Amino acid sequence: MASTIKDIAKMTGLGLATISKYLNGGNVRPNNKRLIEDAVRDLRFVPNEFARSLKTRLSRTVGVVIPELGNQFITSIITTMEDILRKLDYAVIVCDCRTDPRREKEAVTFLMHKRVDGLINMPTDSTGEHLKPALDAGIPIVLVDRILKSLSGRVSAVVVDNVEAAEKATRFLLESGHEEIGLILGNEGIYTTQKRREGFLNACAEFSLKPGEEMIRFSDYTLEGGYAQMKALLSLPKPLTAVFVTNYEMTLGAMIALNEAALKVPDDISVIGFDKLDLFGAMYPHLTLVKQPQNAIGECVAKLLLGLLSNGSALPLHQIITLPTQLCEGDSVRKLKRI
Amino acid sequence: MASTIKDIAKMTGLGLATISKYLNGGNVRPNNKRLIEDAVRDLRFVPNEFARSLKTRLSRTVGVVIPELGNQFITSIITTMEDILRKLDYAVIVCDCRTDPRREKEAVTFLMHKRVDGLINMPTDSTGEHLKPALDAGIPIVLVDRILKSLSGRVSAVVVDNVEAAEKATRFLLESGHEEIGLILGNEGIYTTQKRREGFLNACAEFSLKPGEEMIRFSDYTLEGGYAQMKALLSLPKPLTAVFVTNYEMTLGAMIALNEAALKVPDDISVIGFDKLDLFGAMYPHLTLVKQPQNAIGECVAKLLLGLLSNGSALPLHQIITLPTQLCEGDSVRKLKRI
DNA sequence: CTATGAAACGGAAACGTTTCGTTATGAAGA
DNA sequence: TCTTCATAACGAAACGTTTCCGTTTCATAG
Repeated sequence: MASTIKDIAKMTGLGLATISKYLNGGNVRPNNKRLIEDAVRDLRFVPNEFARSLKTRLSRTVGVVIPELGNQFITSIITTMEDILRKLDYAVIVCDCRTDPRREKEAVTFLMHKRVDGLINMPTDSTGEHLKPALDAGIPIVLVDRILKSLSGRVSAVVVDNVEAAEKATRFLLESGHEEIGLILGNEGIYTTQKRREGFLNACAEFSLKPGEEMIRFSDYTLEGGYAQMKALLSLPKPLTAVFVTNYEMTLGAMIALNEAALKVPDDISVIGFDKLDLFGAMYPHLTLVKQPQNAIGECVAKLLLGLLSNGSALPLHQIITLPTQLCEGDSVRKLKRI
Repeated sequence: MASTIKDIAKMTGLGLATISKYLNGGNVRPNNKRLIEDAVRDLRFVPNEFARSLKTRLSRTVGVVIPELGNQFITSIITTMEDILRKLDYAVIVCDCRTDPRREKEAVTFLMHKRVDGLINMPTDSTGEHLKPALDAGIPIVLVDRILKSLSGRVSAVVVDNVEAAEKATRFLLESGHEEIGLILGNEGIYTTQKRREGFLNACAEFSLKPGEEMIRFSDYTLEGGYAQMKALLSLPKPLTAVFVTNYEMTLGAMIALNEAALKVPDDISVIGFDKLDLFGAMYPHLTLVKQPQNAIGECVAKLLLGLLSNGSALPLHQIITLPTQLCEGDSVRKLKRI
């Protein structure tokens, strides 16, 4: 049977309160400090987190709800967060909701039952309904990558400047003389999808271009989706000269579709992809890419949540942090005209 | 303030024990059942897991220690496991140890402090030292993908038949007439690496071939590693006619290196890769692949652990489950001779 | 030496369950 | 109507912490 604080009390002759106090960083007389430390070592004492949580109402656990674990962007963020949180003794419970709002809601309920201290969510349900119960319960929430208008001011968030990212990429294509540009987006309702579409359209408008609806394809941020939409784009009557794909997995899928169609990049078609510079940057031809600061995002999310968790009962100061992206030039975009 | 079982007692006039019993699936009189259900609904009662855990000494939480979250094979297994476990109300705490034995040991300690009911581990430390404390504490352990000899009989495990997988792949190359075959393996000490090497050598021996040490490259199961080792193989004085790469990420890396070297598959060099049929299978040329049953592995691990968790204090019947792999033929292997 | 006050100490009451051992209930059989 | 007996209900004692708040300790000043 594991030893308890009572065993330490018995062994040292001290009171429970004193020992508890010391274990939580309080001051005790040097002599007692030594006594306690010895006893802890001899008895291999490990505090019972259950009892501690029961009293403090804190689990030192945070829940993470994501649409999909098998996604490079997401796992890289989780890895960074988990690292920071675990160092501060927070456990991370990951719930993959498979991009299904019903499952997402279930995940939030589940995590509330597990009494997580905080919640990190890359939301699937863009209404934000799923988070209401957590909000009502006063659980601090940090959104990642996507903002929910309906929760404005009540949650923190870390996103990238999607509009600007898409503008930069599209502008780069336009300035290179491309006018028939395909766009492969993620799921229609989702924040990043909308923002990236917006940026794309902004840039087009700057060049007095109004791309047809058939050039703008919604997909689902998966390899298969990118593959299918690239195929669809290739079967349009009017051939494209360029395509902009808006996440890593879809970029892979699109590249596969281009390979299958025996189209050469950039000779037959120009491509701008997304994320994972190490992979695409190494490919031949080096892809021109929009790069998101994945580590910074993870770090930011973790710090933000830790801030909310530690500020106790004070009014939570929710903030939205927008990080910049970078357009990394490769040689997958053909210059149709001198700039 | 959240309501407790006491509030329900007050509202229904029943005793604590009766309510607790009912909530845990016990029988109560139909009339009382109705009373309790009504009260639970009205008071929005949610059992306090802290108190429950304190009494039962069970957290309904399992820990998962892995070498690397950003790895397709691993995340696909975790997704499957998490799904099954969460349905049964088990939370999954994921710890990424970055293929670092020190961090791995820390992760096990951390999870023990969090008092997980069980442990799932894809071990980095091949001595198994890191799991000893958990073993001593009587925490059920299931290993994934890798077996630790030193823990034989004390833990369960789910692996694939790595020797056979490598034999099949290598034999396929040999039967196609290849004799200069490169092999790209993972980290040297690791179980799968050793087994896949063994299978490779077995097949070579069948054909009375003794590949030089320089043809067998150890790496680290990452894209960068596969890329670097493919480069190294290409710079050997004697050119290869084929290469066998033994995981997904390294296969990607190797393909990039081949692209960069402007080598055509299978004309200039034949390739057999690993995993992720959807991606490589769709690529042109379709890669010939060793496919591991990732879903089955995840399912098996979850079921095995659940079995250990539910058999209570009975002697744990540890088993090692070996699942078969499949060689999926594409057109990345050139026939140098008629079979 | 005593008075003083800050710092350390410790007893006891929570926190919200589960469970043990006992008692109450009520339907069936005598 | 009275036993009998299986079943359900119950009171109280845990589980191992933290914390409130009254008490003790002890260094320093007087």
